[in-house]
Amino acid sequence: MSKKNPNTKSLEQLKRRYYGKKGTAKREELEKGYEDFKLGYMIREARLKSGLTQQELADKVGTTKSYISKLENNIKEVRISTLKKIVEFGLGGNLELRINLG
Amino acid sequence: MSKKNPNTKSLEQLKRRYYGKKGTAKREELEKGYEDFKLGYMIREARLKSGLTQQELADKVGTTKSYISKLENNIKEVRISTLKKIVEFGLGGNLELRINLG
DNA sequence: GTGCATGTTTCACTAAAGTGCAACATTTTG
DNA sequence: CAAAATGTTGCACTTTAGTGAAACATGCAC
Repeated sequence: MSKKNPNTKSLEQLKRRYYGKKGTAKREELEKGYEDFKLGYMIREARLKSGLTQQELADKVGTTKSYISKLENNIKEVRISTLKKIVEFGLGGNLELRINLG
Repeated sequence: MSKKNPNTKSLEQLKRRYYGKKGTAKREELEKGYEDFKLGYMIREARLKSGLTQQELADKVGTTKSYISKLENNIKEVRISTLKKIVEFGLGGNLELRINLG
């Protein structure tokens, strides 16, 4: 039986795997709320919460796991239309975008 | 004396100039809240609220008025980092971005 | 250990954002 | 009206997101 259900792992487990356990620099950077929003972390977290693998997400959006990996690791910038596509088609969510003026 | 202060015009005046008066299709599209967020409109509105010309905004961000114009008229897509740069450096505001999962 | 699923990295390619400038149109001001 | 400011459009060019596939690394299950 192929491991189809990543939800058998808790989100906490997965986060530890990607970012280390609580207290480490990388993990703190994740938790503090993405002020300078590292978009890659946001995408990865949203994907993990949805219980999808990079491959599954890629399929839904019509791209490849290699591309998703690059986004999550902040190797490539993402266009807004692409991010919207990923969030809506891939994760069934929606993207909120607001310009706050000082 | 060069016309340095576009704030002598009300936002309402400027919106009418760009989008027509209330009731027209284009203006309604603007007002209804950008559900499918036409980013160009958002950028233009933010710029107008800040009382900047395309030239002034371009200078602050380090680009050209021609580029700003293309963005506002949805001729070019924007990369998120670029939008952030425009909002923060150009308009002194901040960009809010959230992924809402279903 | 082996095998499988998942994720990362590299390579090459192509589509489009981003840049710069110039010409033109429009609006505003005198 | 003319002149200046503002905004639009077109062109050529550089950079990079986006695409595709393959090789490699890592983690997990047996």
